[in-house]
Amino acid sequence: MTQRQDIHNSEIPVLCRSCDARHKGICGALDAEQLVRLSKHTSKSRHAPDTELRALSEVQGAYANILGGVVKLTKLMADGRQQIVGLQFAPDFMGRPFSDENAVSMEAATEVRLCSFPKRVLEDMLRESPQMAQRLHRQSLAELNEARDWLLTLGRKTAAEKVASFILLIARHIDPEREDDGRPVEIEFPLKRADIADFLGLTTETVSRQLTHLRKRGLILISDRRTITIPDVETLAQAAEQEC
Amino acid sequence: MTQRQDIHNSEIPVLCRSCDARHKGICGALDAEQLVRLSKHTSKSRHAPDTELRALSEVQGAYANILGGVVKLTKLMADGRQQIVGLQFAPDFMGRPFSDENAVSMEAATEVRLCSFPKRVLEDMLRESPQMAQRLHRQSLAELNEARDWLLTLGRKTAAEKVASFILLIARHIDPEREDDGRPVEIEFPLKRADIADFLGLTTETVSRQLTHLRKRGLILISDRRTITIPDVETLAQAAEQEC
DNA sequence: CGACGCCTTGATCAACTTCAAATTTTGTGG
DNA sequence: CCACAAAATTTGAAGTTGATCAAGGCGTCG
Repeated sequence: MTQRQDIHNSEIPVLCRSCDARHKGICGALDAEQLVRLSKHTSKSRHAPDTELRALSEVQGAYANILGGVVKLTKLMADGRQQIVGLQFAPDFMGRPFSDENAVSMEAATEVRLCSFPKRVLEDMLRESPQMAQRLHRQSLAELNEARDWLLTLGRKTAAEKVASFILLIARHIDPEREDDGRPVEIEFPLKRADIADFLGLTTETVSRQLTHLRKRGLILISDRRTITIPDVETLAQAAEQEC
Repeated sequence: MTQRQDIHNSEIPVLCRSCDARHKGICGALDAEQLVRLSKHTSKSRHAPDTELRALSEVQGAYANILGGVVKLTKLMADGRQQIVGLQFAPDFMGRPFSDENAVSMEAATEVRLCSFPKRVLEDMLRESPQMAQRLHRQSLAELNEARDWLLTLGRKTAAEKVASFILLIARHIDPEREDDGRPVEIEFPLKRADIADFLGLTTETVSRQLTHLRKRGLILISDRRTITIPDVETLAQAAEQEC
């Protein structure tokens, strides 16, 4: 009955078949043979929310692709003040081949699924595939763009604008393909209030207040604490750029 | 009298002989032959403070190395609020080969000297020199680290801590080699108060007040408006991390 | 059910902004 | 070199925003 016809596709490791990283992530630069080679050393893992993921890269000496979930990159001051300096979504790559890590800690925001490989194997592959290296560079530049966008948000926006900006950021990341057709968008926050506050440089109280404020203005609907609906993205985008 | 002995060195273009970019910048990845080839198309230029440098990359279709001076990367909101999202020093590279630019404008903070080349020439060179590409990637990662450090500063530090952090940032960049030997450091601000405010997400008034506050606490001496001395870097570093 | 974590709401307070004005610096032309 | 105008910086007083402190509600998991 089932015949082996799709020889070409059958060369792709089972692990990778349904993986986003093979298309949009760094593995997109690899051919079937390389994928097979890499996949021989990969392992998948699951991590509960609020788990520190640094152990992964330092102890295990590994890099990883994010298969699902959201990872927060945080910085901590001596006295406990904390700032989230970045969020990573599937199929982002985690780690910095050939380069010193920065002092950020990586923590699962939601449940996180990873596909990780030993540093050596990936670095070898990077040396032979300039394309893969270029993808990595592209991701770094995208992260730099996001960080700089966020500098404007933290430095110059009001609390209300910050919260609106955050909602839009999440909306964009959860469904990057989606074009704005004017219809409502429902999104689920990958972060709890305290995390949102750490991301926006605010307190949880202020985040909460601004969310209810946006709700009362009709800019968002709050179904569940984690689930909100944006009736009109354009209007919210205006609120994110300038308070009325 | 003067004999031609140093054949090896004489192959290096005059333009490049004293250029920092040949050592610490991206040109460090090139051999003499490549330097010659690239230098055939390069041109040096000077730009007065507060000059927009974007014209350079878009109109002229060029990339550039910074030979001297400081460039500020800024973002502007519709209503005029502004945020400096990065500073670049010699011998940083300006531009983004093979990748879309981000919406930042580049402006000379001090007088700026540039060494610029047509996009095509540099991109060709990048394709043949993975080493050069890697240097570029390294610079991107360094910029990402700086942006993230700054996110913590903007999001979580007090005005006094922000100003102290800024002073330390400048001190580090003006003389990266220098180790902290406990002796006083004199630095010259490449930015005026309004720029510092735009960098720190504050107002000029607050910057001014915090500077005098730091002076009264003995953490800095203000000789000229642009020139200050740090008696003890370590003490200032403490003030940048936690207010006492 | 009860305890805990998470979120919301209210009242007060401090930090930073805003507005206003004085002061210093810089540039320009006579 | 001086006078004057424009720009940059400093200083002061009043006003706002968001933080802090405090309490209560909601939902989940044992």
